[in-house]
Amino acid sequence: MGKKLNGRDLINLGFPKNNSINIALGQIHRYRKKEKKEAILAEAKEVLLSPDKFKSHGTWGKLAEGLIAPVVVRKQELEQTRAPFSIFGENEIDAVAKSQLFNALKLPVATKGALMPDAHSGYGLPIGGVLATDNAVIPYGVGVDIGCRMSLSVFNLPASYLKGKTDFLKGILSDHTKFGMKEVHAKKMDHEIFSRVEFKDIPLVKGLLDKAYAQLGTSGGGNHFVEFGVVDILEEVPASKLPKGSYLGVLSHSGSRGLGANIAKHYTYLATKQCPLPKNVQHLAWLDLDTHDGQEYWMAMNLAGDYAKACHDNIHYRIAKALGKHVALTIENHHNFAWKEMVDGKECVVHRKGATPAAEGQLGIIPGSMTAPGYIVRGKGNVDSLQSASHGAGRVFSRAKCKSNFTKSDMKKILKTNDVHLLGGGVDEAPMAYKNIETVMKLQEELVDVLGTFTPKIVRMSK
DNA sequence: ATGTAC
Repeated sequence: MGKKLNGRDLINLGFPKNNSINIALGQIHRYRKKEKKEAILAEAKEVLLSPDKFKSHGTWGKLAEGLIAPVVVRKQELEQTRAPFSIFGENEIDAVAKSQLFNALKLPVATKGALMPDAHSGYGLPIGGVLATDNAVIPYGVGVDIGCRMSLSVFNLPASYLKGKTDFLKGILSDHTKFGMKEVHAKKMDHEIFSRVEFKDIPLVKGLLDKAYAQLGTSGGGNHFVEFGVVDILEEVPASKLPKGSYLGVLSHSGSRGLGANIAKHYTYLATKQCPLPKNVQHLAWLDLDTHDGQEYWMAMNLAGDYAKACHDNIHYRIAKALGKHVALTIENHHNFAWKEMVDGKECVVHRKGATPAAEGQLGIIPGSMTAPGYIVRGKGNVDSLQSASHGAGRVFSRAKCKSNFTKSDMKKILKTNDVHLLGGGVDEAPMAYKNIETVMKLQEELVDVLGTFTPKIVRMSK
């Protein structure tokens, strides 16, 4: 219960006075609250003696780096000119989303950018925005829900199965999917991801292990869903044995839950501390990939992405088991993530915040809405879009506007017209909230080929 | 998006 550790304590030990001390204190007070001050100070002494050993340490990494070589925090200014960019479906995109991209293109680390036809304004980088940077990663360029993704399982069962077994399938969704802030599976399942070294090596991530374990195979809230529907395979899908035709499928949309949200929050905090930017672009603060924090974010982000996949795999495993069928074909992709990719002959960090990777031949799934089909797509590797496509139809009405514009009975009516059963869900996710997906697909014909569609029939969302 | 706002 001693006095709270402060900067003076660290300076007295012999640490140089600079911003690294504040960053270390931030880490200690956030994530190591329960530990004794004496124990932390003892560890701090070891850092002073052998900083090399702590170079990639969650609490001390930044201070250790400062001891080995001075770390300079400098105020970053925007460039006068923009990095090159392309906008797909310009007439469908609001002015705010465009100006957000334009600001991002003026970052000194920006090399190239693009807007997808479903783009709309976001926090930092717009949703539907793609940004390439030089050796820097922008936590808000990935977004809060790291590894938010789609996963489609196709079963070798005729689409007519949906009509005959509606109640059975509704029951499967009720029993085997978990939504909202509180629901978790009663029967926990282990997964190899929980033995990943990131859970040992990164203090923040270590503290999130229990939550991640509890939330495996859950979907969360907002626009996340799990739905049964009709898969129409229109063109031969590479590496698939399923002939063209109509099948039963399950499509899921969700991300990395509390694990990713906390990782995003933490590294955004570090980025804004170390990379002060003009106020209007504060959220675009980046981490240099050569620094301790940059490398650590990269590892944590990849873990969150793999965890998001593990959650989808778990959801589909549970559903397939309840259905008593093997999955015949899987199509999946992240749409909130960053990758190291070649851009115009140079390796860059490509951030896709609400954008589907669409390298040549790459398969992906772009959802429509509850009452409009999603599309199974194959990327064309268009370099102007940074090999990307939209991640959906894109919103036209905000959640708040939906609540004032639409009623429950509006929603019931449109669901009934389209023969869609909805479990949970609210007017803020009404089909009318979204752009016409067919228009959006037309605007990205240069980006992807369509191999098939997925039409939702039984949808479950958070209440 | 997230046990919803350092």
